Amino acid sequence: MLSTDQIIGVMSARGLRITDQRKSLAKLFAERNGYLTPKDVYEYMGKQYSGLSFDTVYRNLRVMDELGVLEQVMFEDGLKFRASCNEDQHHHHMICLQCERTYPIHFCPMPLTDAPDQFQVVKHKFEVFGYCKDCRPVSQEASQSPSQQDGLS
Amino acid sequence: MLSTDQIIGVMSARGLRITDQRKSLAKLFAERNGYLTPKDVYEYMGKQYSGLSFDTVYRNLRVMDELGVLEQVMFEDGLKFRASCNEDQHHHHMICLQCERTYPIHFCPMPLTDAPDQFQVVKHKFEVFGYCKDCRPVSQEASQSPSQQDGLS
DNA sequence: ATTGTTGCAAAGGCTTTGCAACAAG
DNA sequence: CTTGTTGCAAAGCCTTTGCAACAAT
Repeated sequence: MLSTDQIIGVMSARGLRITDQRKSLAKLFAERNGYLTPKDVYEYMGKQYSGLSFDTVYRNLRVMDELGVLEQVMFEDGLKFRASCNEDQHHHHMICLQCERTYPIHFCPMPLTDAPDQFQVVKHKFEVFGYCKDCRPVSQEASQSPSQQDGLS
Repeated sequence: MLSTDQIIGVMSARGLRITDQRKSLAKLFAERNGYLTPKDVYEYMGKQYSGLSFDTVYRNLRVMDELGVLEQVMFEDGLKFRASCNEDQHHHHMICLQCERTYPIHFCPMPLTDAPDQFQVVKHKFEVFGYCKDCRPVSQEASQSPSQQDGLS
C-alpha cells in the first residue's frame, strides 16, 4: 500500500499544491488499510480542521482517485475509498466486515472460469467478505458480539 | 429466471394487490434478463402509465426485493435490479456491459481460495463483465452498433 | 366496504458547482 | 505575484415519506 509520503509525492509531482488538508488525507489513507466513506473522511479530518467543508473532501477524493493514489469502490452501502495497493501483481481482496481493512488474495479465479456462449470477457471482480483475525466474532474465547477493538471506524 | 406469472403469483400469494403497475413491472423484469436502474424502470413504465410517479417505482422495487422476486445489486454507477434467478444451485454471473443481460457461471472460486491470517469468510462476490455473443464489438461477423473496443483491466 | 396502493408534493441524503477570499509555490 | 484550493452557500440528483384519493379484493 502507498505510504503518506508516496501519496504526497505523487500529488506534488503532478503539480498539485500540498495543503494541510491534503497532508491529512494522505496520512489518513496511508495509516488505514481499509475502506472509508466520504463521511468517515470528513469526520476524521474535521477533528483537525474546524472549518472543513464537505466539498473539499469530495474534491480531493476525486482528484486523488483520478491521480491513482486512491481507489474508489462501490459497495452495497455506498461509495468508499482506500489507498491504492501499490502491488504490481494482479490480486483480489478479502475485506473485513468489521474494520473494513483489506487483505490481498493472489489467487485469481479467472483463468479457471469458462465463459459461456462466446462471451467476451473484459474484466472481473472477486471479493471475499468476512472477519479478520482481530475482529472475529466469538470463537473459543469468551466474548460475544463482534468486538470493536479498533480505532477509528 | 422467474416468469411474469411466477412473479405475480408470489406477490399475490403474499397478499399484495396486483395492480396494473405491478403487472407491468413483473412483465418487464421477466422479459429482460438483465439489470435495470430505477430510472430505466420508470421510463419503461412511463410509456404505459402517463401519471406514473417515481415513488411508486421505488416502493415496488423495494417490496419485490424484500419478497425475493427481484435481486438488488450495487454497481459502480448505482443501484440496479433484476428478476431473481430461480436457480437452486449456487452460482455467479457474467454480465454483458452492453445489454446488461446476465449468464450464469456455475464455477465457484471460493473452495479454491485460501483465507489468509485466520480470516473468517462470510460471503463472497464473483462477477465477470464483458460482451455477450449478441453484443460483441465487431469481430468476424457484421454486427451492429456496439463499437466500444475497450480493453479494461 | 376495507385497506393496501397510488400520485403528488415535499423533505432528506449525498454529491456537485459557482464564487470570492485565501494561501502554496 | 499567480493560480490552484478552500469554505460557504446553493443547487442537483436520487430516494424516501406523509397524506388524501383511488382501486383491488
